[in-house]
Amino acid sequence: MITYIKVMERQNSETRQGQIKQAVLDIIYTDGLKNLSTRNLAKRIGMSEGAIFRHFATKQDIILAIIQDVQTDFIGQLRKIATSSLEPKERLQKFICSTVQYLTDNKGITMLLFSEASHNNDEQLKSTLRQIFNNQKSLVSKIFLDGIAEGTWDEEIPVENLAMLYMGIPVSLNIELILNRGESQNDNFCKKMLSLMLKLLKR
Amino acid sequence: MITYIKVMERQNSETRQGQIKQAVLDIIYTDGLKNLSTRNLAKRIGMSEGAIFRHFATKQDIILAIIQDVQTDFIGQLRKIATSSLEPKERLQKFICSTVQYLTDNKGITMLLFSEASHNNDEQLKSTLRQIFNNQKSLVSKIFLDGIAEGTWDEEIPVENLAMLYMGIPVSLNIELILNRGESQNDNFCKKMLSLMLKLLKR
DNA sequence: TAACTTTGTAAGTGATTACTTACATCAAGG
DNA sequence: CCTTGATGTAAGTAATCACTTACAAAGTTA
Repeated sequence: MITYIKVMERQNSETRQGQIKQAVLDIIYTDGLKNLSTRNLAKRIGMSEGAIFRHFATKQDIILAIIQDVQTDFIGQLRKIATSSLEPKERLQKFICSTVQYLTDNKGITMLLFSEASHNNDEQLKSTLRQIFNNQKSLVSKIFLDGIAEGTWDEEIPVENLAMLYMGIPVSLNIELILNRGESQNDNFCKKMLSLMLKLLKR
Repeated sequence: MITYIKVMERQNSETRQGQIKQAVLDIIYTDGLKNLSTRNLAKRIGMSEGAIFRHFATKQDIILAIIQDVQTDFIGQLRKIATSSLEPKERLQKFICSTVQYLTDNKGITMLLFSEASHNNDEQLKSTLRQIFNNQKSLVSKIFLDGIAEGTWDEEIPVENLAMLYMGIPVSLNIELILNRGESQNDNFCKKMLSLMLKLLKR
């Protein structure tokens, strides 16, 4: 009988970086941020602690890389929706629903974002977080303004305030997800929020 | 010439507990959660690290005591407003404005709440956080329902969803406060949010 | 005043942290 | 085949963590 012993195979740095980032999110969601140590990280991937530092200079750099991924992937996706040629109402629906989808799919990320915001005084990190927050706000504002310019929505509505209120949707969804371990929230959630938004926008 | 050397005077445990809790919030706001160590805590108060453990069994117990203060003080205040005999519209205004006030006055607390929620798997802590969140939701729902029963507000509005949307207000205010170091937000903020809420509630 | 409890300190404790070092092994190119 | 650079490991490192211990001194009560 031949026994194959699985040994850690060599991978290029890009692949490893992806694995490490994914493991960070997994740990945060399953065990909480407190258990996000480089030791646990290495154990989760099945490599040595030293290997991690081959692919990232510091632990903080891993966090930064993840947050920059959010900036490109998530915000990029929202930008596409907001600047598409669809009707404003349809854009708004896609915008809200894909936000809700992203946040429920990537529960670890959102905990990471808000916790890092309060933990760190790292300015680079804070400024990226500010960008993510403000980009969402200005993209949703663009949709509101397009609908108002078109004449379908109320031009009296204070867009800035509405965008602020909108931002509460993803954020409080997060809180619920954290506190209720993701059990709540069916896929109707975004449609419910959409209908409230539409009532606010009605002339 | 006589020189008086100021030495740490003995205080009763209750006084010290108050000082310790206040110092925790100060540290969180000025230096971030990362620097909330028992060493820094002792230094900030001007006592020894050992003395802290005379008044609280563990560091976690300090956090718990603070969160329980929020439950009694903040939620207690909101409960008084929600169950008062004022008009629903007036209650809603007081409710939103005193929430905004509390959160801006106690910036350290809110960072603590949300960070602990994602950090810890401590069930006692999580359950208290859930209570704080759900109490706010059900108290604001009560105001909505009273206004609907009275006939002033739209009975078609889905109260549960509206309460969820409402919860976004304090939560996203927090994010702004964290990211912008409390520079934004004048005292009109709650009135702006109130007027959006009122449009949603209009028949 | 004597006995006892409470509040304080200084100097530890072992555990854990992010990160480093010395060295092995693998893949690729000349 | 041999060199070279990238990727891996085991076993460290000093620093920091929450918390303890042994003891002193102050306050209280008898």
